[in-house]
Amino acid sequence: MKAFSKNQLQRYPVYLKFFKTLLEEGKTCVSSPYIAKCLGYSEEQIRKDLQAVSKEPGVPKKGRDLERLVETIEKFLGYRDSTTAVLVGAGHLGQALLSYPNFAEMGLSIVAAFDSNPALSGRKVGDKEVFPIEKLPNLLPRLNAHIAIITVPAASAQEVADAVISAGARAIWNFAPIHLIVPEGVVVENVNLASSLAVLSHRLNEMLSKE
Amino acid sequence: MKAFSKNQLQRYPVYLKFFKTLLEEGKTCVSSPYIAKCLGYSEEQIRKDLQAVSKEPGVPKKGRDLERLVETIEKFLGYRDSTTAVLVGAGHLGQALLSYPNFAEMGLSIVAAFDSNPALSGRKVGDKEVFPIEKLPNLLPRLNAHIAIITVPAASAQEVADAVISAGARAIWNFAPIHLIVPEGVVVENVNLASSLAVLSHRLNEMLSKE
DNA sequence: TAGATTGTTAATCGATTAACAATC
DNA sequence: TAGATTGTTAATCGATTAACAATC
Repeated sequence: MKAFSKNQLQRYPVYLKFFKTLLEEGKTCVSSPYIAKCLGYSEEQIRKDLQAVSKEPGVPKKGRDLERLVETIEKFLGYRDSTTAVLVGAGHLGQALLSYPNFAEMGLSIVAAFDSNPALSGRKVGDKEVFPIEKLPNLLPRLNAHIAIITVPAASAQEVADAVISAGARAIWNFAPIHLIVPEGVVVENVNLASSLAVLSHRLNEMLSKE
Repeated sequence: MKAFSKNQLQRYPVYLKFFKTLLEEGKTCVSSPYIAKCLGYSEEQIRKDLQAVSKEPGVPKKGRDLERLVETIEKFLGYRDSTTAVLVGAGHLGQALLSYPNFAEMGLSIVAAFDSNPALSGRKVGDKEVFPIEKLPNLLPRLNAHIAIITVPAASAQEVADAVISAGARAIWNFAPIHLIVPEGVVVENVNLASSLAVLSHRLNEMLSKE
């Protein structure tokens, strides 16, 4: 199987959500021109994306079976086996993620949170207990969590990354706005609101200046 | 000025944060090989990125002046003039964004929130008042907000988008996991956690399967 | 059959990388 | 001067788009 580019991987959850909505509306099949119209991607790209994950060919004049597509993409994305994660930094954003109901259906199960603020220790957020950060080295391996979600301020993010890695984490979902340095064998995915906002406001200014 | 690609735009806030940290450490200059080592980008790319926003050339053997770089990038990103935004959907994520202290230094000022849940109306979150959604058509134009931040569930996101657009919003920062259909003259930037997680878990599985 | 949609193969496009001369 | 770093120009790479024959 060839490698999937980042952009391509990011499209699959969008497809999945869309297909589920169509299923709820009672549809059974979907064609790439229709998907293209609704999602703003090109037909050809959609065909390539779906071909890359599905063995069965589509049917000319009809398209593809929605139920099978949903199943295929969910399997591909790993939604059908649960992965365990811990979260470090139970501030506003951390608490929001702890309370986010949709992770479960994505196969992501956050089992514990850690924070350096003693006032938070012992509290429960979204059903998950918040532990003092000191317990991380001991607890993380026992929870068998491969993924660490980092929602601490930028200044302490690298330190937290080092800690979770030496405790055994293999993947970091980093919400702090800095570049983390990690050894080989650890993957990092950044969610950087400042970057996202930069794109939005540049596009907005571009547009407004053209008027 | 040539167009900036999305990837390129996303790098500037990363540079900026990094340069500010260096300034705090007392450094005055920075070279592209050093940036490359710390941020994981290539030297050539960094030079191109910095050249694209800065008129002054770098100095061989030294690099570029940090203070000037910070000023240049902040101006380029619009951090030095404030833009007004409203937020729709004051759930967990919405409240986290309302309480996020860093938007101010990015020139983004969220002036009001809206929610359909009457229990939230009148409450203040992060100093911002939450209004009933019905007041949006009336209030949004008076606040002169160009940007709408959408943090409602997927099922109502399109409806909210239509509402903010007809009330005058020109840019949507969309945190709902669906593709919004908008007329020309409106820009949308999506923050899709499911997409980000898809990249992370695919890379993780790839790595684990190679061991 | 005709027409819509499929999958494949080739062309285009744009971003990143490499090579190298210029300069403090 | 020597060496590090710069900016520019050309080469590479990969993703997206276009073209088109195959098929239900």
